[in-house]
Amino acid sequence: MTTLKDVARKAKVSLATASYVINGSDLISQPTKDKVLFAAKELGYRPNGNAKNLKKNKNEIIGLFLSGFTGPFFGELLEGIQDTVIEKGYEMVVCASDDKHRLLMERYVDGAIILNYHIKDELLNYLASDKFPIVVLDREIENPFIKQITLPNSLGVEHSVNHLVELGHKRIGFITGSEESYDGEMRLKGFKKTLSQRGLIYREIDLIRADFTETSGLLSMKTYLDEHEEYPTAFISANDEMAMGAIKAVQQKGLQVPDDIAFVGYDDIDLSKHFHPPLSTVRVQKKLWGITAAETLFKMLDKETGFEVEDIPIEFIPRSSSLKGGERDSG
Amino acid sequence: MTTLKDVARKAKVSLATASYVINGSDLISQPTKDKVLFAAKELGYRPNGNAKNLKKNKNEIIGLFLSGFTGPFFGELLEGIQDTVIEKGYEMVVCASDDKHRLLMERYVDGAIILNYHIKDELLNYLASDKFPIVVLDREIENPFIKQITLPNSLGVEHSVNHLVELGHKRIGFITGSEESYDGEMRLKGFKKTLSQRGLIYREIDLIRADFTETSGLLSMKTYLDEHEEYPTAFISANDEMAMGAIKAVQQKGLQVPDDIAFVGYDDIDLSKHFHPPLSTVRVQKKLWGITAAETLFKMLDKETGFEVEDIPIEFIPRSSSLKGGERDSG
DNA sequence: TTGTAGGCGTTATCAT
DNA sequence: ATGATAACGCCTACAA
Repeated sequence: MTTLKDVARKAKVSLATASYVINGSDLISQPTKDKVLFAAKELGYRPNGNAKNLKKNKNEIIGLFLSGFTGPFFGELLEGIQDTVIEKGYEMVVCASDDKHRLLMERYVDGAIILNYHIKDELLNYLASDKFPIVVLDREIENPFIKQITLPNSLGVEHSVNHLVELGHKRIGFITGSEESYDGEMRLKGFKKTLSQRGLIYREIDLIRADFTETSGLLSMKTYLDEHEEYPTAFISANDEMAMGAIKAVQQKGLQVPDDIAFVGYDDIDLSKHFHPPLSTVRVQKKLWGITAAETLFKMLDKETGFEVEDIPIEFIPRSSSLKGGERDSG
Repeated sequence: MTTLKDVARKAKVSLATASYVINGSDLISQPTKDKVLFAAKELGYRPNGNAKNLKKNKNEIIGLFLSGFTGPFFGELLEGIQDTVIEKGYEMVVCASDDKHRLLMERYVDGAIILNYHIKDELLNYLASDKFPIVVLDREIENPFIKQITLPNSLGVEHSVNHLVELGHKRIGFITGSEESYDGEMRLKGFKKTLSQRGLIYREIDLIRADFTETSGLLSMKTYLDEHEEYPTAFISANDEMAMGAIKAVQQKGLQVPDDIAFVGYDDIDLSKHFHPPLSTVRVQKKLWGITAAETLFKMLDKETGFEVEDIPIEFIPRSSSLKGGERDSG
């Protein structure tokens, strides 16, 4: 592989001069620059990032560590992070780290954003430092070098429950995914809490565990309907996809939404407003979540201190999947 | 930051010994090993990947370069690549490289898989070499160090067209996304080709450009229906999401699918069989696509030569969105 | 304006 | 079984 030394030799200049040229120093005369650039192109020179970074002691890369690529893949979140990272002149890499977490261990990145339940708190506490800040999106953890940017999940579900209670619902079910999802569990927690606040009881029997996909929502709800005699008059789902699947199952059974069973989702994905019926849901600004996470990480990298992290705003969006005709007209 | 030298000093051994211990050499006595490991833990030692890789002249990381994180994000594809990469003891990073392509330029990865129309053929030709193999998923390119693993797009659409023609359709429309998508354009090309093979004419007016999302399919079809008096009796869509959106638009207009307009999608995403009506489509094994891409890259890294790359299999799946009652019964 | 040389943290060869 | 030491490719004072 061509090194800078080869380029220098070919251009008949010293290594230092070649380095200056490659790095765009303007202490070098134009003829010399041309010679070096020409030689570099001729030889197909590519700088060695490892050597550069070893010297500079930083990579200008931040890493996003996910648990996998299937399932709910947060496109907007990634966009938010990516935009911020690029703006700062950094690069972002996303990895589904296996159990060795090599990329995390061996300082390939200057900071990390974690959304991966496989990575243990213990490891994060070990890694995080002054020089290696971490932002977590999927847990709470006490460490001066780790900041958490979590969604106001409980609050969102509180809105949903209140909405349904005000419409007169007394028995409300909940659809969620695996227990490994922090957001899912927090939403469930908010559900239980608000139910009790409103004087309703939480029934384990009306909790459906799917896996956050539309298909799983459909299948789980189908099973639920087949195996139960009586149903709640409303369901809240931990995300929109499962709500849509569940609604399809209900409709296929010949029941009406929202008249027989009302539904409220979570996230307000693009499709929710076009769904039939349009889905009531909680809008989450995932892109802002990503931006906030990345900006927080950069503040930590810049050794800023004492800053406040703003909550990610949410908004309850009532639509037809929970509002009957009369209710829609009146509010 | 703690270095191996610090560890060695603390353990009162030489740098070399510390290195041996960290790398699990068994030439070292157990007591010495213990001393070093203890010191390393005490100091929170983390190896410096840059230094290691500089020395070893390889990173054992392969990179997947995408054009962005929104839009159709090929979860299965990523899974396929990831599985293969992990099996080989490598890591995978995925990046949406900006215009500087630093990660690609500066040898942060030992090989690359490209699905990013922003990256020019010229750059790939410049980068690819004996030591830096590249697999492209989104173009055709002539270079001994670049292999292409593309989908049999044209063939898939050929099945779809034949299916519709055999059902008696004479005017068939096509829904696709941006021209920047290689797969989309190839599917369109296959559409035009097969139409003419079957003696039908291709009409520009029946080509709908959306952006591969369900929402865009819905909106574009709505516009199409509003702006035209007469419609094709069938549409083929370059992916399932747009087909579903378009079907919703058609249904909202009070028309029947497939009786008034039949639809065929592409990809056979999970949801297609649960859609109402279930969507006729072309099944693509995207995970196998990822596996094939990654395996091909590793063969190139291993300097294997003369191997054949198998085509990714596809299969036409007829469902109700293109089959009327009688047709379903009889076949 | 250009060259010399030391060092970034490792690994690995060669001694001991 | 362990230690010295020379690379790996690059950057950057400091010299010239």
